[in-house]
Amino acid sequence: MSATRIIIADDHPIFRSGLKSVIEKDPSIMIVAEVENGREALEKINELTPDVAVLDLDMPEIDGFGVARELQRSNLTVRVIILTMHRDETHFNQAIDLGVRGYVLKDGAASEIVGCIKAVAVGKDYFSPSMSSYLLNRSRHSSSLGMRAGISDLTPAERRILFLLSELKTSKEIAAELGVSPRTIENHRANICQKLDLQGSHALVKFAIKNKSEFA
Amino acid sequence: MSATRIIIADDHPIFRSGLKSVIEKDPSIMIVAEVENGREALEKINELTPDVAVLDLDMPEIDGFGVARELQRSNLTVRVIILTMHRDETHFNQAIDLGVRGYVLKDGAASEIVGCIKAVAVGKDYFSPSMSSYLLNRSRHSSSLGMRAGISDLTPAERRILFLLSELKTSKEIAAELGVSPRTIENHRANICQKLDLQGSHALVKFAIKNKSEFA
DNA sequence: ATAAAAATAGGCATAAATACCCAAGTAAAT
DNA sequence: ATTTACTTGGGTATTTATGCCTATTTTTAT
Repeated sequence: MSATRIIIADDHPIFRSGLKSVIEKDPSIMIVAEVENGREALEKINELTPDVAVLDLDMPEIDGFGVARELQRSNLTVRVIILTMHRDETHFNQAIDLGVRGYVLKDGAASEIVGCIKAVAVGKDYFSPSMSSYLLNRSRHSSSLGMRAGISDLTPAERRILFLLSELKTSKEIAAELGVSPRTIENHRANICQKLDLQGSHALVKFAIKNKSEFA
Repeated sequence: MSATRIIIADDHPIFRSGLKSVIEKDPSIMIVAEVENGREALEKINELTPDVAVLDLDMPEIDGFGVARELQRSNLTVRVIILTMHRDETHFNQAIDLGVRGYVLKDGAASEIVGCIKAVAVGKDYFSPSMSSYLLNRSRHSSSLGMRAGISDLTPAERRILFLLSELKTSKEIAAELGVSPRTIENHRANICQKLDLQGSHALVKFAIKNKSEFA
C-alpha cells in the first residue's frame, strides 16, 4: 500500500517544522506540501489532490473553517483534520458541521496527530479525547426536549451587541456606535438574557467576557 | 569558541520538536536539555548551568514568569529568553521587570528565535520587533512627572478586592466572602478608583478584567 | 399575500456601581 | 506619643443593568 499523501497548513513556521519532523518519522505518511495560509492551502489541494489536509484554524487570508467550507462545496475527496489550540465547544461544533474528520489539539502529544492522520486516512474519524464530551452534548442537544439555547440561536444584531459588550461597552455607548436608541440595546440585552437563560447582576456582561472567544 | 548551551522549556511537544529542529541547524547552539514544565526547568538549569534558557510562559506547575523570578533570586548566571504567543504589553512588561534578556513571539519566523539566542548569548538583548513600541512606553512611563499611580500603590485589602472583582463578583458577594459590610467594599472600590484615576460606569470592573494578569 | 421573525422604541420597577461626602478604630512608623 | 496609613462603616445621589411588560416597523419566509 502506498503512503498517505498529506498537506500541512499552519502559519507558525516553528510549529510547522515541529509537525513536519514528527510526521516524517512515520514512513506511511508523506508530506506533499506545506503552506502558511488558507489561500495557498486551497491552491495546493487543487493541484496535488492529497488524501488528507491538516489545517490550523487561525491562518491569514482564509482561516481553517474557510478552507473546510470550500472543500465541502467542491467535489474533492480530501479529508480534513483540524489542528488547533481552540478547545471550546463552539469551535469544535463548527468544525464538525463543516464535515471535518479529525480535530486535534495542538498541546496534545506528538503521537496524537500522527494517530489522527492514520485513522482518517483509512476512513475513520478521530477527535482529541478532551473534545469527546462535546460529541455527547451534540447528540443530546438535538434530541433533548429542554434544548436550552446557545450562542448560535442569537440573531445577528444580538451577536453584534454581545461582541460589543465583551469589549466592556455600556448600552449607551453601543447605541451611539450603532446609531440607535439606548432602549433598543437594552431590549436586545433583555432578549439575549432570556435566550441564554441568564439572570442576576451584570450576568450578560459576565457571559460576554467569559465566552468572548466564541464569537469574536 | 565553544557552542552556546541552552535549555528549552515548553509544554507543547510538537512545537518543542519544531524548535529543536530549527535550532539544531545552527552548529553554534547546543540544546543540553528539553523540559515540559517550570519545575523541571529549574531542576535542569541548576544541574546543567546552561548559558541561555528559552522559556514558554504558559506551562504547568510553574509558569515562565515563575521560573524567571526564581532565577532572578538565585545567583545563577543563566540568561532568560521568553518565547510566547502573548503579544500584549502587560505580559511583555512583566517579563522585562523580571530581567529577561529576550522576548520572542511564537508566530514569528523560525530564524527569529535563533537570532535571539545568538544575540543573548553574547550579552545583547533581543525583543521581537512588534514588541519594541512597548519599550518606548516604558521609558516614557518612568520619566514622566505625572507618575500616575499603579497597581503597586494599592493596599493589600484593595488588591484582594480588585482580584475578586476581576472574577466578576459584586460588592455584596465580596462582602459576604470577606465577612464585612458591603459598604466597606464600596468604599474600597471608591478609593481604588481614585488612586487609579478611574471614572465612568463600571470603570473599576473594566480595569480589573483588563489587568487581571497583573495581580492574579 | 400572509405569517413569522427581527429590529426598533418606550414605561416602570429593583439592584448594583459610581461619585461625592464623613467618621471611628487599629496598626505601623517616627 | 503622635502622626500616618489602613480598614471599617454610614449617608445620599446619579448612572447603569436587569426584569417584565407593550407596540410599531421592517425584513424574511412560505
